[in-house]
Amino acid sequence: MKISESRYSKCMYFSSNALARRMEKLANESWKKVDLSPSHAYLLMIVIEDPGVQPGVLSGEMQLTPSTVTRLIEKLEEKKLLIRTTVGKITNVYPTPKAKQMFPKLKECVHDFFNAYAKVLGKEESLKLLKSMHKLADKLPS
Amino acid sequence: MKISESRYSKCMYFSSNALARRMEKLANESWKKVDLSPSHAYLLMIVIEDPGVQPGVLSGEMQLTPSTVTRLIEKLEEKKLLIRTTVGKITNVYPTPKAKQMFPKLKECVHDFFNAYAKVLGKEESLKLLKSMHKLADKLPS
DNA sequence: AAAAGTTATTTGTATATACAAATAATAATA
DNA sequence: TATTATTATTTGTATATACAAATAACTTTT
Repeated sequence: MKISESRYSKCMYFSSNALARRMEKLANESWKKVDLSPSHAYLLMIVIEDPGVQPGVLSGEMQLTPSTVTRLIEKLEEKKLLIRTTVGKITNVYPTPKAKQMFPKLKECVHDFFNAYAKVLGKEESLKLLKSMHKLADKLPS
Repeated sequence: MKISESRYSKCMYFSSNALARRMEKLANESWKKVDLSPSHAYLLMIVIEDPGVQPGVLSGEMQLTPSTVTRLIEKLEEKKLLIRTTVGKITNVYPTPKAKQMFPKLKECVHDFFNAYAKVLGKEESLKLLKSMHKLADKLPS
């Protein structure tokens, strides 16, 4: 069934969640290559680009709560893709060599994913949609 | 931090999920009155409007998997808001009197929520956004 | 310098959701 | 009619996420 045909299509809660779920699914496909969920992959990329970044910063950048970030980090640590060092109340997160090696592949996934949805909606239209989503989201309490 | 300022704001996965989470939070507020999550409330409203509706239909209408629908129904059954009858492989879901009584309140919540985000974005703009979200989502595999 | 407040992070627990497999019933085919 | 395929639903398990409380460290005020 099409989302636009559901009786709740006019509800922003319903539509934004349905869209997000479909996007997530598409993204999962694109990131299968590296055996990571999109969230894990994004966090990892930030850490590779900004070695030593703190969980709090990751939380802001990824728009996820601190506790969720901790959980993501834990999993990536298990996979030997990053490490944490803690001094006082400050934690710094660093990529392992294994993670750094993965970087090109990670970027490939970003690209694959972008192509996947640009093919469906077109670049122009995609950007316009992104813009209006931000316009709304930025006004909502986080 | 604003979503539009995150380094991944140009990613549709990231932005649609971030928007959905904020919307969900706003919606949770609006549905607190009836002590239900938006999904539970929507499912309940469909059942009140279409007594006897089958889980499979609910699944299509709500864009959720059958298993998720089963879980939502279970919870609403616990709350004595609906009941299931099963004949053969067909299950029918019916509202209890308690649920029917709640209907006006449920609709109030829908209204509250609509106002909450229309106030932020404006009616016109909201509808436009909804339309483009559907345009994209309807083209994605469900 | 002690007390009170603030900040950064983690932990315990709960949620909504999905996937894959299991069940069971019905329909189609040989 | 017996077998096979399809359909509807549930169950077991796993996921990403959040909230609230706990820790622990640092900062400000008194």
